[in-house]
Amino acid sequence: MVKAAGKGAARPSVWLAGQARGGRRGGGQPSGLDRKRITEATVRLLDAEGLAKFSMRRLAAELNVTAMSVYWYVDTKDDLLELALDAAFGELRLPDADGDDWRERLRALAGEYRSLLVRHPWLSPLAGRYLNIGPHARAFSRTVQDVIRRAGLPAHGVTGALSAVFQFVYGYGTIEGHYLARAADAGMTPDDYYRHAMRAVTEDPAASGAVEQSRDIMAARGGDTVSEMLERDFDFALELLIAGIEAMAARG
Amino acid sequence: MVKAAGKGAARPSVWLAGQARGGRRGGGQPSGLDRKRITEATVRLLDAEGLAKFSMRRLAAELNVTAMSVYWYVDTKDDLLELALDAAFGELRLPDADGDDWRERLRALAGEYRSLLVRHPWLSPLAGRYLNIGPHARAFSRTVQDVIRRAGLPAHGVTGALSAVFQFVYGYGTIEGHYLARAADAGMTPDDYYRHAMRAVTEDPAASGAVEQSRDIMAARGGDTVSEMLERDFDFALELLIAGIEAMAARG
DNA sequence: ACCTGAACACCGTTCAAGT
DNA sequence: ACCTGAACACCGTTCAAGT
Repeated sequence: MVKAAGKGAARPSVWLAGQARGGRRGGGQPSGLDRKRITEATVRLLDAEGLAKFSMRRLAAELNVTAMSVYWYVDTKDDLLELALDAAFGELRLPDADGDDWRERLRALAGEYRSLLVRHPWLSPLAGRYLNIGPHARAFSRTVQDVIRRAGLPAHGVTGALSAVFQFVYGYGTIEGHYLARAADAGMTPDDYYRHAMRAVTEDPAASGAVEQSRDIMAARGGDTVSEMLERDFDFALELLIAGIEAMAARG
Repeated sequence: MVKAAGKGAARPSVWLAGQARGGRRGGGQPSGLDRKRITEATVRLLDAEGLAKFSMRRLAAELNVTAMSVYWYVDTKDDLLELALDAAFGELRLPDADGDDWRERLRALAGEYRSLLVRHPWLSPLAGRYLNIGPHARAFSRTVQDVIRRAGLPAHGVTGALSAVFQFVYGYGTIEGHYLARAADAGMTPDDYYRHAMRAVTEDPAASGAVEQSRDIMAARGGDTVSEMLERDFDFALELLIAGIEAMAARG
């Protein structure tokens, strides 16, 4: 027996499949189903209940259809999640190719990406899990590259600089979205949740060591609210990255 | 009815639980089970088969025990994964508090974290999903803070700079580990897999637009192997971040 | 104190059958 | 062409029962 990767060597992405089976009119069918409607319902459910609770059966119920109808339009759950992922990237407002200088456009792009990740906390695990080469994701990455290229970096540095900026934004948006979702789940404001978590950590003997460190952070941050801290840290880090790009461009 | 977060408002972390039930000798029991052995088997299985395939039943089989025995030592699957997460952070070799200058220690820490994420691709989703406040994770974050504090940044910039650096490393290590795992699953070298993926994207009409952009990147990167590219981009980005920290420190 | 077996309420997906 | 129902091979977890 030849050692194979699982059974059937799954196709790496929906976007590399043959012509889609779905995508017809929508209304001709008894149920009015099509890929667009299914994808929209998926995004809605993911926003409302999160990735962990999403299931094909749950989605079918939402669409007033039997569990297996969806499979006429979509091969697997993975394919459907890839479609939802790219649909979310479609929400990004991309700045014009020309106009402001690259710094201003980079701030705009980073801000858009961050707020997308916060708005859809399920997006971050999906962006990590799949290839993310749908049309909207590609438009985004093309724009990002255009912007970075204007910064005057040496050619061999462009992809590295791009990584530095957007891996940061990705990571930051991920934990921020996660944190806010947790707070909302617990029925608290972000500030109440912060105080609550701090108290839990402080009171637990196993967590000693986290305490002094957190106190320092709090002191440094002053009496800000959580969202002020999040804003300030993000802005500072982004300016740091821009300063780093400038420094590397100057080195040549 | 009061609106509650699910049923029972799940405890936010194993590390905030009361005294652990497990952790006894290990050998007194018929099966020789304890938390340590269970956690080690979990890490082994996650390395071998990935997060998606991991299950409590699969783990029990590995330990030659019935599915439910594990629940004597661990409350839920989530708790167990948190234990595995912190165990992995225990593999990090943290540099001494004093010695080299902060730049050298930052490079060492970033390199350690990156290789940890690559070695254990399951770690990245878990680090995003849980609070990650186990003893080893806390030791890591304490060390990171010590290092950043030596860079001469204004107090309000320390946490932002910390985010910039370690969100970058996290994101970079995540996609790198993911990529290498995919290649290995497909039974290819990283270079073969790269060529294969490029060909798939190039041939697919839907992917037009990704092509020219990728060609540019390739051209800029020269005839490197994938691992040379990964190395170069990581190093460039890290130097960019260090330069950015220096610039922000100079601004005061 | 520790471990088992049966059971509950779920999954994603296949397949033969309906209209 | 589109949709359904039953079935398969799984899950995490509860619970009563064993030793």
